[in-house]
Amino acid sequence: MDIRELRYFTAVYRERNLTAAARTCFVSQPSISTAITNLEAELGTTLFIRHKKGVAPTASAEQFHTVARRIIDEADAARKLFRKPSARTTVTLGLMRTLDATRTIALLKPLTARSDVALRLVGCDERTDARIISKSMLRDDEHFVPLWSERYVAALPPSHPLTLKDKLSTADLADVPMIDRCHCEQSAFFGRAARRRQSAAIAQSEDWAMALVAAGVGIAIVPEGVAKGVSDVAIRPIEVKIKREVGLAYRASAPLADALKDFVGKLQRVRAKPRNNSSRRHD
Amino acid sequence: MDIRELRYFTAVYRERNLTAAARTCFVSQPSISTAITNLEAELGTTLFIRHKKGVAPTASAEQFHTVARRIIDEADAARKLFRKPSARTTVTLGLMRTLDATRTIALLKPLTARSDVALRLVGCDERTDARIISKSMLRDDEHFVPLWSERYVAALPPSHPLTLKDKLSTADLADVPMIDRCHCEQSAFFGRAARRRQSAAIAQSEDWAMALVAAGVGIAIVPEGVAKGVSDVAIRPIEVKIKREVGLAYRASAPLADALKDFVGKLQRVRAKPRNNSSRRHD
DNA sequence: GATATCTCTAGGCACATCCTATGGACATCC
DNA sequence: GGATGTCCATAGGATGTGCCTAGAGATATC
Repeated sequence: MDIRELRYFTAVYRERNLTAAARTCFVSQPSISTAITNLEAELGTTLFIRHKKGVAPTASAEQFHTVARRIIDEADAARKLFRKPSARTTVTLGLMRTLDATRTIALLKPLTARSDVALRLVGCDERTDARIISKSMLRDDEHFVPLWSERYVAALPPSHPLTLKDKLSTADLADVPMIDRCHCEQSAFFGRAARRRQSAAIAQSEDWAMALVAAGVGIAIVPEGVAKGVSDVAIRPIEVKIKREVGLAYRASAPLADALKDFVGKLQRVRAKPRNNSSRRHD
Repeated sequence: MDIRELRYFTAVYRERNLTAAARTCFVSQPSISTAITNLEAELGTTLFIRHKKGVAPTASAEQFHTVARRIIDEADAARKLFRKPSARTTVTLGLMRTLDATRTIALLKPLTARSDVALRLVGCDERTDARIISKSMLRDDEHFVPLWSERYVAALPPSHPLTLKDKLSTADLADVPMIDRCHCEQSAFFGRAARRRQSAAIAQSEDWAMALVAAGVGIAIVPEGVAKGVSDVAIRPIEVKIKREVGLAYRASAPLADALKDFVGKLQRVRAKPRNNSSRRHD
């Protein structure tokens, strides 16, 4: 057991998916696979149930996660013990409001770990060095590095009658109180349907929307990553396939800070699946 | 930075000596050397001042040690999280009373780490599977695996006039109140000289002896390892070179428990310096 | 002057890690 | 129903890192 394996473990725990975890760790999927296998052998317990659509943490994994998390944090802190906060470049990153906090913070690790960078996180409409946004929000002069894509799902109160259905159609949602998310980047899309009726509430943030759902006020259509970690909320797929592609956007014209350039390079190397011409390391 | 490097670091910190640390980690000295160098480069600070007779921890090392220690402990705890205490063999180890606790406990790590072993530590006169003793205490039917050898030194109150001397002769100690350690394995030796005069105190344990020294009651002659960690006690070499060889002793006749056999094997592989015929791994 | 101790460097070997490629098992889509 | 996409596991090959031996250099000790 070493810290590297613990990092891989927490990534898998967070993503519930070996392939996705591999991407956030900037390694290939088999590396994650063998690391988890080794860890399970060493601990003498099963950490994840593999099923066809990702993996599910066992009770052991839950238990192990808290201690793994602590060890990693302490190791990171130890590494920074003697680093002076000298000569830091400020990197301003715009985050769209509907991002999954845990996943995003994990993604930004390579930046926060650098002692020469002071990271500033702001809204995505402000003046930024780069933005993490949905592809639909991309401006003309921006490059886009895809990070992940995620579907929209319906979040409903666990006791709601519609939880009995495996999948929700637009017809199902016709006469049901809905919770609007005023900040949603897809609001133009949802707007059409929503305009036909009164919305039950207009949420100012994702947290707020989820709380309203949990309280039984209504149903919300939210990105999968947002609903995933929330308790007291049932999740059902919706029939209309709406997806968003989340990625890093940066202005093509302006020069990129060194730290950000490294970061983008890292992202591109791993995320861009080489289809015909492989762009590997050392290029 | 990985846990392995942290282990090496704590070993060096404890032993104040790369070579000795290498032995307690069961690796060669260059491995330790490069690990420390790497760690220093990564942290951006000097951890040890190298001088010709070992190394001295810097203030950074003091600081880093507490956090390194915690990370290692947590990692060890994590490893044992899911191990049941099932089917443990009890290994009874006799420790002579004058052992340096920190060093000895570190030495026994390979045994305490095993989930199939319950370690019992007792006095070295009781019925044991093996004993950690001075070579002078070896019985006829016992094998001896040397661990380290250490000199006896004089421990004196910091304000004592004799602290002005770099080295103490027997003459210096002739008319000085001495503290006897009744349990000392060398008592036969010291006895001769001590018998000529009244001793200022007879200490029941090393801790007690050191406390008496610190209190200014008198001077004690103790193994180097005992005096090293104690504050308020000055240490001076003595002119007569008395050494003790500490090692693991086990009865040649009785069969050895598996865990103990592994342990002895490990010790022998590393401690026994190959002089002409090297007995390396995989043998 | 011989010996012992302690650290560092050099060169070589072996294992660990990582990669790509591929296969099997399901879902999903047209 | 076949094509496609997703996801995990395995195999085989490249690479890198850790570890070892050997020996040099420096300094105490006998």
